[in-house]
Amino acid sequence: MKKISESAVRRLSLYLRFLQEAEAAGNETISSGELARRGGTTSAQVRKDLSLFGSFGKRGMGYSVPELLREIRQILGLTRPWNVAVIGAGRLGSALSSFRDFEARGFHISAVFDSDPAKIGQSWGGLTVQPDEALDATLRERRVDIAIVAVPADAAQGVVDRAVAAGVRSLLNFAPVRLRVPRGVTLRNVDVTLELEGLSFALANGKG
Amino acid sequence: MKKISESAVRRLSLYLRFLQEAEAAGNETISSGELARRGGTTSAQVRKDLSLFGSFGKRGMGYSVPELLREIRQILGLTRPWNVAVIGAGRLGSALSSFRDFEARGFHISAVFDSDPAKIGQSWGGLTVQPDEALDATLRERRVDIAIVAVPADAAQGVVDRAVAAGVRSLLNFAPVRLRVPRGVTLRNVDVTLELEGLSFALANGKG
DNA sequence: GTATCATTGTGAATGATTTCACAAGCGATG
DNA sequence: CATCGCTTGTGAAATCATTCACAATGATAC
Repeated sequence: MKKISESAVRRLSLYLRFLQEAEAAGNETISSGELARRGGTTSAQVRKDLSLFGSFGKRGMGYSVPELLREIRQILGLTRPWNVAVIGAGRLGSALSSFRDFEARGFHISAVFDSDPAKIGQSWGGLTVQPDEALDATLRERRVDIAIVAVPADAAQGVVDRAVAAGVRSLLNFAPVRLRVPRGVTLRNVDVTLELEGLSFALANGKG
Repeated sequence: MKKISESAVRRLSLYLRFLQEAEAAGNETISSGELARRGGTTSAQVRKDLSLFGSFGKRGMGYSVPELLREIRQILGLTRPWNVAVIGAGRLGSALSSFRDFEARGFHISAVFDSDPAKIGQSWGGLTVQPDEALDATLRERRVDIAIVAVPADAAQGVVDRAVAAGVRSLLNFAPVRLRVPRGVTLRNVDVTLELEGLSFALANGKG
């Protein structure tokens, strides 16, 4: 299969959201133009993105909402739930653990960890904060697919190494550091400082 | 001036971080190769990025750490502090408001808002949660440059419109919706669900 | 059943970004 | 002061992503 760019995957994820909205609104079909309008892109872009995976539309009619929903869920691997662990139960970790939305989208939070004795044993909506020492065994036992890293920057590489050793192949890092992962492991970063600096650049350069 | 791509700005922000590390380690100079190694890119990329703004290096020697720090801070508009408001004092908003790191990087949090009467008046590290009704006046009075949107998806467009009307020209949105802003206003999105779906895609397609 | 309209799917063209490759510059060495 | 080793800055080339443009096709109207 062709190489799929990260931005194309991001857009598919957006289209999925628009399709869910269209479904909720009771629409039977949707055109590439409408998806483009909502996503701030062009209809040609939408069609190219979808054509990377197949021909899902009907000429003259657009795309069947339920059918395209099914296809995109399939493409994105959202046909089954994934097990997610949150590592770090500080304010950010706690905020992420309590997002009810993740569950609805197929990301099941199956464990939360922290190294602070004061936090261990606390229970948040059915989840008990586990000690750092339980990390390796629990990640394995619960077959955690995705680890969310919400620990301080200087602890991040350590927990990532342990998570990878415990079989985790996808990580979402919130610590403001560049982490190293071996080939075969996917790492994405959410770096709020970086985003703020991007906004600063725009402000300082009158870009808009 | 040439058009600067968003990815180039992201990388500059990263280089800034590496330079701060190098400074803390007492290094006088740093080469494009070293910056590239830390950033997971190539030395040519680093030099191209910097060359968009000038010639800061010495051939044979690399870049002076303090000088390049100064230049990049200048480019990114980090020579003066920006006023930031956090809109939404739920778990995420509270986590963001309490990040001590922002202050150190020149992003001064000057106000926090919420519409929940139970939260209004609560004080977090010197900041008092203000009612929704105070939003417009306070954003203006405190000359807020950047608004961080941490409200539920269905409230997001509303607060964005009000913030823009109150003179805010840069926004960082955490709500999982596509927001509209007028020309001249910069919007960046942090969408955790989108990132998780990207990881799901990688897992499902064995991309690693 | 033919004409009409809307919309897809996709090669070709364009535009943007990254990588290559190398001349030129700087400091250190003898 | 000539040479050497290292590293920058930058056109040219290569790669990657987006947009254009249009033939092909399904639905609908008459």
